[in-house]
Amino acid sequence: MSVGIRHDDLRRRNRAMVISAVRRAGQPSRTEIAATTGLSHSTISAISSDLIQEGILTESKPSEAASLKRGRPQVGLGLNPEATAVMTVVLSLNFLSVAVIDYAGQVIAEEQRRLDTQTMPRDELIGECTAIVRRRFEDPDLDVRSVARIAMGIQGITDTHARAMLWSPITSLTDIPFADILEGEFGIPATMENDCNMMAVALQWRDPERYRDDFIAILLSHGIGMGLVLKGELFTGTHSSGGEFGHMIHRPGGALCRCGRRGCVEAYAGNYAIWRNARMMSEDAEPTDVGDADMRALAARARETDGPEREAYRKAGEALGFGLGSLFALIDPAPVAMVGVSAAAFDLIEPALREAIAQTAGGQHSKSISFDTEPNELPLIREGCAMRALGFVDQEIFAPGVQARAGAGKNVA
Amino acid sequence: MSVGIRHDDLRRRNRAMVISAVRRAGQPSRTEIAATTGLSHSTISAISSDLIQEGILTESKPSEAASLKRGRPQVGLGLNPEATAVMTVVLSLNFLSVAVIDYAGQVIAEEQRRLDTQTMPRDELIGECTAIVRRRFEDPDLDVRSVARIAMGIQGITDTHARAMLWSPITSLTDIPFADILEGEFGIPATMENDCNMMAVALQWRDPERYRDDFIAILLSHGIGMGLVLKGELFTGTHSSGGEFGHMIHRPGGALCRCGRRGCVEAYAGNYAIWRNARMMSEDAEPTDVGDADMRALAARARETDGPEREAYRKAGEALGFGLGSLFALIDPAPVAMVGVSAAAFDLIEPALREAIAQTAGGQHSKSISFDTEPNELPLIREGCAMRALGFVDQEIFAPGVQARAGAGKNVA
DNA sequence: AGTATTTTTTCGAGGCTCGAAAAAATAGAG
DNA sequence: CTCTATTTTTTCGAGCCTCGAAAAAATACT
Repeated sequence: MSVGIRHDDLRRRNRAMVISAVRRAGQPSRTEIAATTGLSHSTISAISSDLIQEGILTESKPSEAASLKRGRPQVGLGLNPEATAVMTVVLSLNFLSVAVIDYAGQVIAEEQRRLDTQTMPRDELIGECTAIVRRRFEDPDLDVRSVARIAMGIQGITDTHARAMLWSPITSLTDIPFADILEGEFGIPATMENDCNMMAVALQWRDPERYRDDFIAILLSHGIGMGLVLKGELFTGTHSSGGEFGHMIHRPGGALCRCGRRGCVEAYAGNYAIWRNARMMSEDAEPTDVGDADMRALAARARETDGPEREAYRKAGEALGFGLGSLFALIDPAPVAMVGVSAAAFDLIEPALREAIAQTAGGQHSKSISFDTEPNELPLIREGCAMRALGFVDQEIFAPGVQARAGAGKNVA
Repeated sequence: MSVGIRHDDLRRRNRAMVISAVRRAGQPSRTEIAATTGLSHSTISAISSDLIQEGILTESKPSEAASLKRGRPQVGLGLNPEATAVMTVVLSLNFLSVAVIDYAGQVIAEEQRRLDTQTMPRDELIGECTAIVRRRFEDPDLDVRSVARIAMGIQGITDTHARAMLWSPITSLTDIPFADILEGEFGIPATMENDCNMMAVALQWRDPERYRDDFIAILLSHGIGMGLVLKGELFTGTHSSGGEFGHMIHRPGGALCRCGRRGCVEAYAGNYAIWRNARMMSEDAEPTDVGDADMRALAARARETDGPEREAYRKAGEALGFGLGSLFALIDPAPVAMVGVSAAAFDLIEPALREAIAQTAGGQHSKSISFDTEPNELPLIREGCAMRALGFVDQEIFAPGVQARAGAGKNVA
């Protein structure tokens, strides 16, 4: 059962609250923070003075438009970029990229690299990942000790504890404990995150107005994935990660899915499925990789003439619609962001999708459901990993922070 | 965003923690509470002394087996039954029942009543509900002022805020704001709860070992409903309540469902659907009410001979299996309790159900998923309502408790 | 009757937040 | 150019709350 609140938890939580308020708001004044957190001015003053002394926050004098007002001008508080840094590692099909991000969220170094993930043996794949990270650590321009955490993102299934990649479409390898590997190699905490979850995290930061409490990010790419945010928090299953939205059953016994089962949503809406249908191949045809350029060409053809290509997208829309409908039968409708190559063809998908949703229990609100599209998933995944890692750092800097508040026994003027 | 923790919240939360520890454990000693909550002995001592003075808890001297140990015997703490009471109102098909439950959870009065819910006009239905509650209030044996809260349970859809019945299979009436009606009539807080959710709540109390953090309660009755507990908390959608599990699409364009759509799980697994298939009626045949006795007879016949009856249960199992499979694609597998008349025929349903699950993404763990059955849903719903209401009371008694802790400035010996 | 053992209470110390008041920093008025 | 109004931030004392240690209480064993 949940545990009682100790006296010292109080400060810790309120410190966290202040940090998160600053991260969200950008350059809030102490007064603003007091307003959003509901804590008193005195408390905010005390906490932020601590955080500044510890080098976590910095004061940034002029907030420009402040000069319009009468009284004492507000002092903006910002995250100190030098407080610490995090590293992101994103492994996608034939592509590996790392970035170093300072505490304020700015990219300060990056490296990208092509490699053949599909044929690479286990040791080599792991070796490439650790090597690219090591190169960042050995960068003379970078203060190595300042990197506090690594977040790695990958397409596929990860375990709930964000420790290992269990399965991924980009390689035939399974069960690689990347988090443990990176931690062992570099001695700093690491997590292994699912790509769609990171897309959702990134959307929450990009547009907090729209993507706040409940929303869905769906990856329309070779495979179909989903990141789900409920009540403002990433929702992962109880055991493994990443709602396996793409493998909900659309038609029992239906088309062959990459996962080996039949009738999954993905077997109708994944790139390979759309390709298969557009080429009028059998639904049992072995899934093949289709390049992004080919998919774009396919979409163009579907827009031009009402042939099998258009029908393929219609089928994809139908499958996605029934999947979403089933989802909306369990959780209520929420805004949806479509991400990935096929999101660029969402105009072809949407009509059938909406029609399908309207036939389901979630359909009552089908009109009110709104869709966004974002054709490029990689930047989102990187951003999500960065924010994820920074979020962890926020939570960890204040935890030992209570002890770390050495010296400064009393606030000195 | 979430709000900072004030200093006085601390006591309030820890009081709540103590109360909930006592409600869960039955007769825990102060030492036990300290262990489960993680708070210090001094704190528990102070809080429980407050709670006893306020009449919320009582000391109950001998804990019997305690005499085996050496030192000072433990003093059990229990909920004071007289602290307050709650009332439950359960409205089901042609049946209305109320009960008064003391703070310790014992039923101290009840009344049940048959009525024709299906044809009853709106005013009359509401009138019957308020009248039966009023009769309890007018009971001379009962201290009226002690009833602190009403929880009403109903089959069907309720709004997220637990205020109104939006739709129910037991009546053609819709959108009855029962919570507001009861509050207006009797001046005490009331909520309108969904039956399946209450079943889940009750299971959590009946068998906390098995039904702790994540589990599912499925109602197999005329309709199909679901109550879902995730991370120890009732999971309701974001807008309306009660995952509409029964109306997930099993076969697009398939059998006619009571809801008017086609292919829902319920259109294969609801009592009327099983009946329809067993009688080899059309899948488009209008849903009809089937009595419990008829359903039991049908199950008996299905067990005897391998005819259309057995096939009907097989189809029900298949639909439920695919529904559960889709569910398990989103949240990971969890124990399932089957409740309601058809749960008594679960032996007929289970084989096809497991086979279907095995074909879905959740199927990897299909072997490990375990099912319980409970043919009688009404007692569960009543129990759930009672615990729900008491839970609210627990949360409300401590909130004003901080102010209400009048007099007793210091702990007196 | 005395000792060991376990539970519960008491007591002082240390922290934290709060409200009120003071201090700081600026724009506008005369 | 000085004074006043206004707004933000800090300071200070008060009031709670939790904690650890020690004391008190209550029983079983010797």
